[in-house]
Amino acid sequence: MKFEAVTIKDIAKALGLSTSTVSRALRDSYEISPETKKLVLDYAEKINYQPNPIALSLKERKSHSIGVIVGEIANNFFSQIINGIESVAKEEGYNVIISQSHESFDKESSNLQYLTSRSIDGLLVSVSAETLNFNNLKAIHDKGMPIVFFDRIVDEIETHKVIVDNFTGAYNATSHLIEMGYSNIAHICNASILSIAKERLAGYLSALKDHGMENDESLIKYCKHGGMIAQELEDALKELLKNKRKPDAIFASSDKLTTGCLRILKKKKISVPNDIGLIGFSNGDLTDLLDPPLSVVRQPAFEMGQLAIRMLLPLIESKYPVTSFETKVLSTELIIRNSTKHQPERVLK
Amino acid sequence: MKFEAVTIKDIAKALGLSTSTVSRALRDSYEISPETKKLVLDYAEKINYQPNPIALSLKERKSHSIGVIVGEIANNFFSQIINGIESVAKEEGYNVIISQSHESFDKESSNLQYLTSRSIDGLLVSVSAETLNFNNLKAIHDKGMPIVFFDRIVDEIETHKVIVDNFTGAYNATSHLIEMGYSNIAHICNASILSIAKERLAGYLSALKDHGMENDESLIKYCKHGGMIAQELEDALKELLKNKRKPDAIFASSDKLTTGCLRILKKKKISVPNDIGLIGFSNGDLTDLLDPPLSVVRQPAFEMGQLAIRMLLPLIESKYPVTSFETKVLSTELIIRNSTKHQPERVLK
DNA sequence: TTGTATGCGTTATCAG
DNA sequence: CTGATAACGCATACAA
Repeated sequence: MKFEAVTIKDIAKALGLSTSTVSRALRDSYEISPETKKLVLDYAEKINYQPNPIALSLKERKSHSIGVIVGEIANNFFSQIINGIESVAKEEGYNVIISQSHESFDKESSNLQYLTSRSIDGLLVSVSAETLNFNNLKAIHDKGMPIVFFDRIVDEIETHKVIVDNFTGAYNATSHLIEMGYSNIAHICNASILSIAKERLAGYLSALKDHGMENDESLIKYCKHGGMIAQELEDALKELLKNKRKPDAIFASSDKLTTGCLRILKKKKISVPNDIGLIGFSNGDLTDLLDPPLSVVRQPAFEMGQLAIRMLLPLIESKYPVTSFETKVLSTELIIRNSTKHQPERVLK
Repeated sequence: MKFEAVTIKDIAKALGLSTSTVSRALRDSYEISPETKKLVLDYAEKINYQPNPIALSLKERKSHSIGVIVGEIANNFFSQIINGIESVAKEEGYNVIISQSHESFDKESSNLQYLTSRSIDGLLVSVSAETLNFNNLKAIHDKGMPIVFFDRIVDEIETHKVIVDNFTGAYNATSHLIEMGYSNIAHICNASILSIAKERLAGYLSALKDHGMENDESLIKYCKHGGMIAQELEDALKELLKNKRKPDAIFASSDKLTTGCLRILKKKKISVPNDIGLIGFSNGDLTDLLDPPLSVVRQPAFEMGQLAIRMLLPLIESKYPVTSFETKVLSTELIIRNSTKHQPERVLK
């Protein structure tokens, strides 16, 4: 007893009509008499007729599903993005297929391959930290696949993009540390190829400059795996603390890097001054429960997801090639939970 | 310039063959001569032919996708489950469609409706905390849809199930609190209709009994929205603290409830003794960073996801109705990060 | 107003 | 060994 769906044919047979009449009645076509319409509609309702979306897809050459590539769903930033995407997708009758790169270029490529072979109508992408080149994405885009980038965008591909104001977010975060009295502020960031890494670095540098502090290259560390590999981050921190100019605060440039630093500091994996400052980009749901209170830069992830899909749908549905693209920039929010330096009793031990 | 896929027809035309020959060559049929095969394969490779999965689905009456219903992906327990599911799905050529109930019965029902209308081949379900009845699920199951339940199972529906040993997990958690010296241990749990709530309650009660402590109904509070509504949990805690027998420790029975309690205690939303104990079921990724250290019961979520889909696939692929079902039980892990009572300096303030 | 025929991309059946 | 044809479920151009 397999799951057997009822088809238009079944209805037609039962009612002594042709399939086309039934089809038209169901689509409320003007050419069908009210009586026939009612007859069909009632019967369809009664036997719980559901159109077969696969047949529809084949006919319309549209799958009504869109692919999403993110780093990891087990990351609040991305899960909130996905929630935003889904909220719109559902309204518009689209189906969302999520795939995770786990910050690996290989996985990203194979997911890309998988998604396109699953005949999706469009793609929402946040590239992985490890992504070396954008040839795959470019090839797919050139073939006519609508793509919208969010968060980690690709400059080389001309399409819609949604980002947050990374520059200002980083600027504010760094300024906050400076205003708290820290003077040797290290910056731990993602792979330098990533758009977000570049922009946040620029914000950090600009804040230093505006506060009359000099930039020290040795205080900047890149994690090209985006903190997915714990050792990488640990090494970066170790190096920082061995540096001749020793940092008294850290600005971490992503969710993963922020919590990674926290974990390493907390577990005393490396010896670190008691009163080191830490601020980071993070959408984690438990950051408000940490001791010492962790100040964070939050991104409007849900809105970003909504915006991304709202920009994608017109690309999918437009009959003509779209030639004009825009980049939406959302504001971040600096959540300050720690505004005084040197509170020994609340400090990371 | 829309995304135009190349079809078998294109290959056939280009090579002067029939579509059936091409199809057979691509499937490496024995009836095709090696030369033709090579010709076709090479050309297909060259123009990057990808079979259209939608056409295949229509033909095979199989979508190669499975639906998953969880509470929220922004919950580490569920995102780890999903990772487990996806790891197997990908290997087996299945596509995963995730939908979130957000612990609402209505959303769960509409998702169920949506998923089945998207012609999925099978369903993995963890029912929402708010679920009142299982009529929808039952109806779908009765129509022949393969379903495997995980975590929050439905006893009334006869199929495969995967759970953790909730009884032992709760028993160990409660015992840990008792051994730390707490004597008035409250239990905050999910809607009493949920399988996990019942089993964890039983473990809690059994631990009390085995340690010669008497059960006090007034120390048990149910949150029927599973902690999704903050007020509900706050009210439960307030009531507990007004209770004549005042709790000195809390055993929270889910991820959401554990972090919910933490948040309320930490934010001093209600006045609470300094040295109140807390332990809970949780797979949160930041629990190891909290102060005071939070002991938790961890569930093997990834394995649970893998197991669930591994049990589902045979149901989907079997040609005959399956009549014998089993329930797999996985062990939880008690992670103790707090083994002494009364540490004023590390206590929730 | 309703019915018939065709095609979406693929494979299976049957002929050749 | 290869080709023509039908079918999966649906929508639609065309015929009646």
